Amino acid sequence: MERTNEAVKDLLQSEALNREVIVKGWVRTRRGKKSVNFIALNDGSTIHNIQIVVEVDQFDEDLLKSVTTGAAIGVRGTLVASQGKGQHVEIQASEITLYGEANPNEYPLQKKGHSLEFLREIAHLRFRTNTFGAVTRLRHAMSFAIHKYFNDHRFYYLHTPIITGSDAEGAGEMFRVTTLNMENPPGRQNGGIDFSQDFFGKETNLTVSGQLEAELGAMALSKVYTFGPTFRAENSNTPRHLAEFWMVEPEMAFYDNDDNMDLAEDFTQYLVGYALENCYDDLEFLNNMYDNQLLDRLRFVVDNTYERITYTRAVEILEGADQKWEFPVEWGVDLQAEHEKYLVEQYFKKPVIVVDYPREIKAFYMKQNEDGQTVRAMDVLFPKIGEVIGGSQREEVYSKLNQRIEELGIPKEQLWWYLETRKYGTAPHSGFGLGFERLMLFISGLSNIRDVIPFPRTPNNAEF
RNA sequence: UCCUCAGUAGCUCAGUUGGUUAGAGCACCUGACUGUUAAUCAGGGGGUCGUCAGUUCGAGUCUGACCUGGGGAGCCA
Repeated sequence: MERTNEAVKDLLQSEALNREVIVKGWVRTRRGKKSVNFIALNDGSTIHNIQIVVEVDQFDEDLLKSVTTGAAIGVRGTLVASQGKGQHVEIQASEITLYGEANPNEYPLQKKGHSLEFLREIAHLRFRTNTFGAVTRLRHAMSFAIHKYFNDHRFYYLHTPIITGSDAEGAGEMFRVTTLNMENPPGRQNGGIDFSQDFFGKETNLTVSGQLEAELGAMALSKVYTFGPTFRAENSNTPRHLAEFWMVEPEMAFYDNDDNMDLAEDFTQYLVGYALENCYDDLEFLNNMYDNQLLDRLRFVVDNTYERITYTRAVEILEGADQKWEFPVEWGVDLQAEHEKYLVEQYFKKPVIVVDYPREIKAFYMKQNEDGQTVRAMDVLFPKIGEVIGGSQREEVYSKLNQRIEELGIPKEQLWWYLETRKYGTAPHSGFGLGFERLMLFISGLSNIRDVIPFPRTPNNAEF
């Protein structure tokens, strides 16, 4: 069969009827009657299937027997207005090509629903489900929208390294990158491993953040962003953590933390709005199947401004709350999941941005406030998923940054290049990191991060 | 890593106080039906009850360890 097939999505919207078409895809169901069969065919272009009508006596019996759930077929036929209810158009088949059968005694997917846990075990096939098709299309749309937003706002996409020689950010345990023989690595005289003999002549790891490098780009191109894989070797077993995830990190020269928050709010509202405008069918499916508040929640985020409060005010609210905390609240401690949930879901009932955290619980590079106690950090907290963005204004004054590095005992020799940006043409600047899969959790309404990335990498799991 | 819950047919699940041959729906096979919508109806095949050890006359059921998965927590995005 020639390669002139049309996408199911286009065929379903087509107004040119009574013409010959070719469609190719995977069978979802075949319903039988003695004289006529109905095949629901899906090619991934939309969550909807197209119905193929088959007059049984015009086709080989063995061929139709092989058209089972999961089989790949091509169909030539006439696109017509449907005689039945439930769809506008359908295809009267004149020719069916079987590309690949799917033995129904072995094929694990059925037309009935499967649990998300089971689908994780067959991640190589779960793309063929409605849920994962919807998530995959949404993930694509969000990736595209991220690039579009930044491009439209004169940001430049900066490719920061995957392999890094510095462990400076302290954002978590890192994965070692090495070509040394692990069974017999070269030793140093005073013990330990001699990494000078390793591929890069030094210890290297997978990146935990592209921020430090992004700052270098921002100090010339004004506005840049990264969007790439990020790795954390933490032994985190939760529905919100991955060992390999994708992070978006914009970095803007001449932005203070208020500008930073404005951007974070506008950016996330744009993404949610983009999903509502361009992926409504998929969102509607997820809303109906998994989370009937999803569409309302997405619309609410687009239509309402985020609440902005200081850390100090947040602590006051939590201390005054008529609620028992597992982790007691006092000024100076980091906010726990239960505290963030309370602020977002019960107190304000909308996304919340918390700013000006105590310096002791935040990273070394954050801009120090005049009070000597807080830094210009900002975390964006979303309902259901908690922290979706963490960011800050950066310390651009060399002496203050240098002092903070020394106070914390961070190996300065690894950061000489970062410090030089504060020596030559330093400028106020800000940025943030958005966990892409956390955003996907919010957009999709799903609750486990392993269901919004095609091939999740978690402790003890690198299958597929 | 800690706490907690679970693991029974290919999938989703039921299984009483420990007691004869472990059940249902879907899927699969056979048949019925002139357009179905997760089609329907009738019949049929399908099980090492997560693994190992223990208690008992007797274990899917009770105990322990381990494995796997879910939820919560920590770390964080």
